[in-house]
Amino acid sequence: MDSSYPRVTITDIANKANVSITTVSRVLNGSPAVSKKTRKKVEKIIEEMGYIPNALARGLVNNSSNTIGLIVSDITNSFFADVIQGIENVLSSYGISVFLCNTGYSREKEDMYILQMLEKRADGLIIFSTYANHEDTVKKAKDIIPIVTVQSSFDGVDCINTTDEKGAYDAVNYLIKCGHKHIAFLTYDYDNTTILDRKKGYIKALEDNGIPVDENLIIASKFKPNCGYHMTQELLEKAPYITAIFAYNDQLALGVYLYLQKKGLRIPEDISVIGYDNTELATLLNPSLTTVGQPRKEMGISAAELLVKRIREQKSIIPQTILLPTTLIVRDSVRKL
Amino acid sequence: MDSSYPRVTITDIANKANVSITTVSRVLNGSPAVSKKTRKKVEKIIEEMGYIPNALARGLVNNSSNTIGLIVSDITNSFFADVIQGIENVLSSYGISVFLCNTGYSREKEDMYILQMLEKRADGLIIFSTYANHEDTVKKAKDIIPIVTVQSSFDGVDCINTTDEKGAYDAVNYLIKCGHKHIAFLTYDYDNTTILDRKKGYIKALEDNGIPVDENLIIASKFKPNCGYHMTQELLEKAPYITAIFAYNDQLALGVYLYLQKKGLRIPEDISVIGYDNTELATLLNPSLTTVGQPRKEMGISAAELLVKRIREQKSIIPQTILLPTTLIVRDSVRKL
DNA sequence: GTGAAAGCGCTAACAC
DNA sequence: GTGTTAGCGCTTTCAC
Repeated sequence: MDSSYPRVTITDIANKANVSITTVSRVLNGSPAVSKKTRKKVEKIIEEMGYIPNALARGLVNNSSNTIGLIVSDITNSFFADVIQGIENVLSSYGISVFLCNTGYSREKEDMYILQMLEKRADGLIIFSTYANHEDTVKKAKDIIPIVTVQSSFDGVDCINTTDEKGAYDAVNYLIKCGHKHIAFLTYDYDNTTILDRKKGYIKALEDNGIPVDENLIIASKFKPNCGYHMTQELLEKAPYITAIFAYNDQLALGVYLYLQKKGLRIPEDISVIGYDNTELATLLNPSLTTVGQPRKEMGISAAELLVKRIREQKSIIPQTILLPTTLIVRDSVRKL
Repeated sequence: MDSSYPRVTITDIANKANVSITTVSRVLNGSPAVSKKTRKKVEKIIEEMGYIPNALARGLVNNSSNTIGLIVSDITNSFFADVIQGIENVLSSYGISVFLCNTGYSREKEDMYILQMLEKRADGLIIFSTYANHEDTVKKAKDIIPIVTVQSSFDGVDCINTTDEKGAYDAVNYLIKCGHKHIAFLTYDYDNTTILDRKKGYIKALEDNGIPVDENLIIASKFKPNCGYHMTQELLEKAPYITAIFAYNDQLALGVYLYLQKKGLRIPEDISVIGYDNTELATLLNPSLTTVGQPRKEMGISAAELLVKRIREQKSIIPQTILLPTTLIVRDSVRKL
């Protein structure tokens, strides 16, 4: 337990400097109410003795740990990694430390972590949860500390999101403008706002263009390795007449590529493909993948900025949702008919 | 500052339960010296009042925060992400929280974070530093708390690494066994053990097979977007006769692919390619990339396990280096001559 | 089996 | 300008 921190305290400094601990504390906190001379003397001793302030003690009296918890479902996901980078950037500039809580999509672990953060007296929480609405624990936490959500929505909680419906709409609309009529949608089978929004966008684009929605063209499955591949297989068995595929994300689009290549179908000559997320993958694929991009780092920045604001403000303000724009990034995977 | 935690304390529990705070503390810590009856009563009230222990106060008296700092140069790098996942898995099972410290390859930020971790009374540190030997701050920290390094080496600090020299050796040796003689090495221009080790392996494989080392075939550059592409260009201008390229990592190998494809050169018919790291990319490329893999998650697990061990042991034990094995993963990017 | 009291390292009234 | 003191929430002797 005791990891042996045989450390110098302000008392030691005070003794050696022949001042009171208050004075040392004042020096440490840059209070103006210290004479230049005393300050110099104390600073010198602090330096000499290698004093390191104890944030635990500080946090205890200040009732603030200068720390926030970051709850993420999968740190391995490059989308998250970019957002996290944005968050980290902002927070480190405020001197706020970040607890990394990787839930691995496990609800129990998410609950465990939220509780842990509460115990560690985190000043706030940023949550990305791919699965939706585990209300209970979050509900408890949000009455205690500010929470900002990214790409998920909880009642009464601030949220940073992207215009996902519009992103999907733009993609599908672009396909339609290119002359495609039989457009499939490969997606995941979860009850999550992001997933729902993209589907809405897909359907709306079709409807707005007078194209009937064909349920056969919507393939939804659970997360699985390589599932884009299998979905494409299923799709082509059901509906070989499609000319374009809109994939929920670039990862799925990759599976589409792999299956089509295997089958000797060419992209975009035989089938056009659009992905979502503008991951590194999109530029790497051959042909390069047309996709929908989000400002990932900015999402992180916004989330962090908003959280800091909430921590500094008093509580009970109206929660807001900040929607960041998506952009259709046209590359080489779509053919004009 | 004060992020308003108007929280229930053990004193509140004690009052309500008509016991002393000592008893509440005992219940909380599962001490056997509490009667079953009292325990039940106290637990009930703890539950009712929604008591959440204050880890700050606990840490202050226990002189241990149950927290470690994770210093990483780039969280966006998928290699790191996998290792971090391993770390997180182990540590969360011990109930240890992890501070995420992303340095963005900045030395100042690394120093800042190490200091911050010392202030927060982290019980230990895991450091991945791509750049080498920032001794001063680390040196200071290692006298205070245990440190485990991943893929970097500091004097007197435990280290988890992979057999990089052997990994590179195996790759190049494989190329030679496939009949290649003019083998280029694309690498980075930094003074880092990993980079050095892979280069050593490249050279040793050539020498062991009686092939003279041709400095023209070694291209080294700083990190840059797309630098694999430019390195290949430079290489082919200097030495168009090469038949194989060994890239420092898969990322660089991707650049090789892109340039060769652009030039109409086929892989592996015209030029064979081997990467390093076995990233997702390797399977995605066409042809799939032969590469050298490391047990990334296991690296994280080992690092975390070792750190926990060091934290629980007393100090001043002999630092060890754990070398995890690399494996050549043969795919389709190498041709037998 | 239970409690009183000291103290972890620090900040913040409040006095001088 | 500086110091005294109380107290943040908890664990831990030491009594009883």
